[in-house]
Amino acid sequence: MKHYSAQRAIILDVLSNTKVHPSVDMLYEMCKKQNKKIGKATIYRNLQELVKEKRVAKVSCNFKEERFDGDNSVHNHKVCRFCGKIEDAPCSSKMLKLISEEINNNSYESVGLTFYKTCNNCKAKLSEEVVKNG
Amino acid sequence: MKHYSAQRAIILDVLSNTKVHPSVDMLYEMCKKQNKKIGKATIYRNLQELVKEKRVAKVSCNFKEERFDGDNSVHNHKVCRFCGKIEDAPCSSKMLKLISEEINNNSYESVGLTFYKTCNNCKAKLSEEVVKNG
DNA sequence: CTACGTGCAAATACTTTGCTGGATT
DNA sequence: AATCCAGCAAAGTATTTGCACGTAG
Repeated sequence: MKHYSAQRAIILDVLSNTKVHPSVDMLYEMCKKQNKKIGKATIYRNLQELVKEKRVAKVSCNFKEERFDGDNSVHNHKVCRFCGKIEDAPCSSKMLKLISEEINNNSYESVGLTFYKTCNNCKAKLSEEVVKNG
Repeated sequence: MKHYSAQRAIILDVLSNTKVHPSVDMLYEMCKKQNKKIGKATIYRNLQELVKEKRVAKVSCNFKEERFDGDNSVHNHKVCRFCGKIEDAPCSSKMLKLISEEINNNSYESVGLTFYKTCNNCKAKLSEEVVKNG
């Protein structure tokens, strides 16, 4: 049984092979680099579907553009407030258990636990600016 | 000592007296209802400042518009994926403790724990639609 | 031949910015 | 008089939608 259109398969493939939690634009560029031509509208439309069928997760990141994750299992993220770099954050089994309990007890549909920080790159940049601008 | 401009004070006041975690538009309407005239750009600009000084928190909600919370203490939210209704979610002290530990151990700057669901209103509407459209 | 899904471009939605003028000190 | 901040409108960015075409079944 064939589920996915060619374009949707490309998107899924790119998403499965990256850890950067890309935005639509990032996905667009990543596809281009692989010589897979695809329009942005297509990416938008397919992501909507993929999120609906829980094959892909939106990352709760409070960033200007939406960010997506090919891994829709329960796990945490850390997000740089400045550049938007997103990484998975380790999660103790205790915490996972508590979260799962919450989900089950309240029939929540999904969860996002996100830690916000300033990544090292941005920290360096910010202190440079202080030096320059006083 | 007077910290806040008149407009900023209005925004803070409205935010402190609501539980709806309003968007900029909602704030705009709420101010109007109180006969406090204020431009949207002003709301945007002041909220930026208030978030920077951690007097107000952005809610991690994956919703189209940003949503704001006058309470910036660590607590959870539940968000309806359809209408965007946001409420505080109860949080066990165990969970709070684990989250605080994470924050301290990794010097995170803030945290958002959000549960996504379909609120009862939207559930009702959605099943009506199924009846109508088959 | 039909149905579906793509890609472009236009439209919409959300947010930021430039500028002028009024208020505050 | 100088500074700060508000409000409007214009610009900018992100996302959605309409439509015509191509392709797969």
